[in-house]
Amino acid sequence: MNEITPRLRFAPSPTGYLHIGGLRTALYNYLFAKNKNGKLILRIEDTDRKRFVEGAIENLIDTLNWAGISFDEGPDIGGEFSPYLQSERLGIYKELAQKLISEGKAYYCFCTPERLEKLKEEQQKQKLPQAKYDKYCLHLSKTEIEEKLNSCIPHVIRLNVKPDQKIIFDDVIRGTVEFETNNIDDQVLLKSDGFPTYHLANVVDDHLMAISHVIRGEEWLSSTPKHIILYDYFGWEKPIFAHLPLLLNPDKSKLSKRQGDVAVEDYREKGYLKEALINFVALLGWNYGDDKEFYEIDELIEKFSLERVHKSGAVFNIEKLNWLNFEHLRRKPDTEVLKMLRAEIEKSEFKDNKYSDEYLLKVISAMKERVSFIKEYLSKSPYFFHAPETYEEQNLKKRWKEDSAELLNKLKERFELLNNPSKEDFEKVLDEIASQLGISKGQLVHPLRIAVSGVGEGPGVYDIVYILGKEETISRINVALQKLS
RNA sequence: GGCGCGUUCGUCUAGUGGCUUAGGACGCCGCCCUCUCAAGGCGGAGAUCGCGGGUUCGAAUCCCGCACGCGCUACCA
Repeated sequence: MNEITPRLRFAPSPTGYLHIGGLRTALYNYLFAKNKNGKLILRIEDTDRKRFVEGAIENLIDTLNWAGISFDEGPDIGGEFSPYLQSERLGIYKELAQKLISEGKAYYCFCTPERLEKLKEEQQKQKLPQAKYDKYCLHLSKTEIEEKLNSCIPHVIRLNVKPDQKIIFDDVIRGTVEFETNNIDDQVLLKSDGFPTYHLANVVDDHLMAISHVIRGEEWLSSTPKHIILYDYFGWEKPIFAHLPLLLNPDKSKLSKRQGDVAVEDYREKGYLKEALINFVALLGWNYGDDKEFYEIDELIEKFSLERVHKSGAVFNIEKLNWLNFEHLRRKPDTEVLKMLRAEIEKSEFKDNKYSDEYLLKVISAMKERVSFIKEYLSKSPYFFHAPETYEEQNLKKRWKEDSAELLNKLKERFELLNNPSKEDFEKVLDEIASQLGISKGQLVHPLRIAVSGVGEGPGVYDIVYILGKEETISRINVALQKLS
């Protein structure tokens, strides 16, 4: 059918935020579509009015945009198969459900929730292998149905599943999967509020929107036979199915809230790069077959294939994500890091301070290999943004000796003679003093580091001092001398 | 309970009958580099490939059974 241009879709329901598992599903659809020169459609499955969340759709689209997953059709961009909001397609579902009824492939059901509840209880008590609707309303007479319909008794439309048949279908990832219709319930297709259930709406829209490949989470595998039945009842060609392995919590259950962050926006807020998140999530369930782990989106598109998607679930391991964030961040050009750093400063206590681009660029080159997140420029090297107010206790104990103040004072005096010093100039001065006094460089370096940064770790001291500049360095030494003598 | 899917180092994974003393990565540990911390280099610990049977000269790789895990079992998606 659509072998020339595959049509893919990502069809989330607007429950408030984009789940990290949803991001991966969207990504795989995107990668597949791009790889095959196909189209990607965004469809919103807002058929559950009870779960409707204000602003969820906007949020979903915003997050997808942030992640760089772009669509060819969707509620915000329109397209040939509009509308892309299921809540705006109610008439279509109703009409098709009625068509099924007229052909005996579906039927009205007037059973109350109470009767359904009771039925379930009884079936459980009898230890029946599976709890299913008993098709009670299938056997209502025409006049009974008319009567109930006319007196506006709440009703649903159910799928009429024929017993004793086998439903067999191929899944790109799992191979041939087989179900027996005896294990399939007469699923509700149209709810009493006139909204369709997922099963009806999904099948109808996938067909009407000419979707060629359905790539979705494994949680849908069990209900795929219902969808197959629907395709067959309608006489429609079936799409190709691919059920993705689940993303798991550390305890191997389906990735969920409670056990950590599952919303993409949480990671975004924490400062994760979209490149890192995409890279990470792509590798959770897919691998090209080699040892490569660092990917940019273009290469992912080029190499992705469904055939190499795994069958088993993958635990979401934050350590590796952090590493990938570091790897992606360090590869960014300094000018881009500068922009991000400026944005971070704006949000921080240093927002009123003025730093030149030249200065910040020096900070970036000094700290680049030491930070995994932009905000760490501020948290790991605050001394580049303001003078230290306190000095790390532990470090002081270890590195601040009896003679430190005196040595530091000597160093300061020599620094004062310097004119527009380079990093090497600072180093030379320190070298000279050390050899003149016959002491190790460490005896000067460590106190200097403490005085100037307040902490015991960071870039080379000469780098710090050079970046800070002569005036600031001397002023910090003075303060330290005062406080520590 | 029923049905379905899955099972290689802690985690992500390579592996599709011999090239495997099961490879890589993250994390962990050690050494080197070094003014510190990183980065980098080198090395280490870590998987009897869920278990038990087969098939085969030979199995992580093929077949069967079992166990365990997960998913589904809603007028939720």
